[in-house]
Amino acid sequence: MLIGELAERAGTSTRTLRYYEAHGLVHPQRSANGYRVYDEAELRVVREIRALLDVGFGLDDVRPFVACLRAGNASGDVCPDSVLVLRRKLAEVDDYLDRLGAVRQQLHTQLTHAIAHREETCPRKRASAP
Amino acid sequence: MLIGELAERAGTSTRTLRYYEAHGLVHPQRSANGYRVYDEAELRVVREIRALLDVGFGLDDVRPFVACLRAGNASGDVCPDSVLVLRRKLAEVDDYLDRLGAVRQQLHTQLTHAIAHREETCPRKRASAP
DNA sequence: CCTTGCCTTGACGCTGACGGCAAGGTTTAG
DNA sequence: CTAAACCTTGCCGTCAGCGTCAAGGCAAGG
Repeated sequence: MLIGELAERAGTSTRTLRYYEAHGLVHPQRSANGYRVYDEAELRVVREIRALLDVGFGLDDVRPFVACLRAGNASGDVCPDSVLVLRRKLAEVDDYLDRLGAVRQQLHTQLTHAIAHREETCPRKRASAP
Repeated sequence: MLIGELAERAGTSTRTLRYYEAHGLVHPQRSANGYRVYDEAELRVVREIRALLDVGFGLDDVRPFVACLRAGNASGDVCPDSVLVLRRKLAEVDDYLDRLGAVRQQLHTQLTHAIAHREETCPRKRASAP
């Protein structure tokens, strides 16, 4: 399988695949003419990468998962390093959820205040409806 | 008040203030020697900007708030345009909260699965504790 | 032979909110 | 006289994950 086919089957671009390779995440063979040649295992690797990136992981975060897959495991998350990353990410997400909730609360309060204040300074608005 | 003093009082850097000016958010006077001169009103403007950026707004998002303050209002969120932005941002945050919650759920599921799978493939671990 | 359609490497662009440095002017204090 | 401590403009660097050319090699069909 050449890079174009892999890109299509993985739902990504050739540029992206070369980028992953440049960052040590995929290691294709090379044919006589220098073309990258991928096997089915690499397809699974790329799909794992994509899935994790979609969830908000960085390239460094997915490395353990790729290594885990490449070590022969059925899924990339069963290795200790992967579990560590999962735990860390879960903690990060929880933290972010907290902060985002606080932000939401503040926005809601501010919006309520702004509307109330508008009623206060522009009472004419109450009669301007068609 | 010169740029250094404003930066300190606003809890930011001179670089940042020049950046805001370059993007049309603050309009300082100029003294005879070319130095930027700010008044108290600009301090309030800068603080408004900082507060909104901290909450996750972009520079374009804060423009209506700055204009609102400059129009003489006591707070920057009472003008229609500001309210629109607040509504939009609140919707964005809600949306993001939803997706982040889904991600959290997925991470949790994946983590649980990974740990269960480890128990399955590495039963020796149960006896390896000191 | 020419075109089409793959593939290669290399290198710059993009987004956003600045940081940091260069090279210089101004003012004050010693 | 000089150093210190301000200020000015201008321009490149940062982070991440690619997109987008540019310039060219290789393979197959008509």
